[in-house]
Amino acid sequence: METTKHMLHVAEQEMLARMAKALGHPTRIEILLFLASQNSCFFGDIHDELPIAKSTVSQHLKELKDAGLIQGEIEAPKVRYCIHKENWEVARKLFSDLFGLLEGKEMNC
Amino acid sequence: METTKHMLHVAEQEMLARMAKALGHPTRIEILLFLASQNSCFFGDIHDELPIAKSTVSQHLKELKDAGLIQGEIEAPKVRYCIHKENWEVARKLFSDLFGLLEGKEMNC
DNA sequence: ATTATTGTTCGTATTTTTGCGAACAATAAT
DNA sequence: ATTATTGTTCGCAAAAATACGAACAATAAT
Repeated sequence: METTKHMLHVAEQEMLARMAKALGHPTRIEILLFLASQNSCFFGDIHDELPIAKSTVSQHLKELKDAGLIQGEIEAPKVRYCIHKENWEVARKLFSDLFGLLEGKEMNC
Repeated sequence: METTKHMLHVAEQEMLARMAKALGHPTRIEILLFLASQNSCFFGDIHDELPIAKSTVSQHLKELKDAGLIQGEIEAPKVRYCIHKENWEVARKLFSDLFGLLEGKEMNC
């Protein structure tokens, strides 16, 4: 029996959907791009970049954190956020696997 | 001036968010994986794979189509769906660029 | 012409998401 | 002790997403 290269299991499919969902908002994409460009930064820095209420920023950060894409640590009285490097790699692989599925395939439409 | 490798413009950020949002549901991930494994198939085949009402399947397909990830053509009285290869490559690149942002970067947290 | 097959669209209900300001909590500074 | 700074959480409202069955449209088959 020949195993396929990708074979996304159900748990992986769900994590993929979970992460994709977190990425599915322009503001959150913007936050991630900003974090990636900064390595790390405080909540206030992120808030300053965005034209929305701080409570809303906090919510978006919470979603990204719950999806595992970022992490935040208290550095009182501030909070330092940054991309969660390990999970970032996990995400990278999941999306790479997904979009690699058509690698060298013939589509008849 | 040195341009960065990635530099996701606003329009690209929005497309990325749009596509990610479409990917952000387990059922739609399942549909895409199925389509990728089949090259193409009819609506009924997709519906048979899923434990949900056909109207719901139709909705999910519409979202994937609106996001540009799949295409559907009438082959009366059936409808043949398949992954939209060009846009699939676009998506592949967008996600690859996003997750490649940390390439060789030092994170201080 | 009727009937069967195949999907989409409509109407509706429920849940989730998004966004805001106010209130709150925790620490730092005075 | 008070006050200032920094973010989170709460409560609410509006919008969007999810899901279903019924009704519909379009073609195929009889």
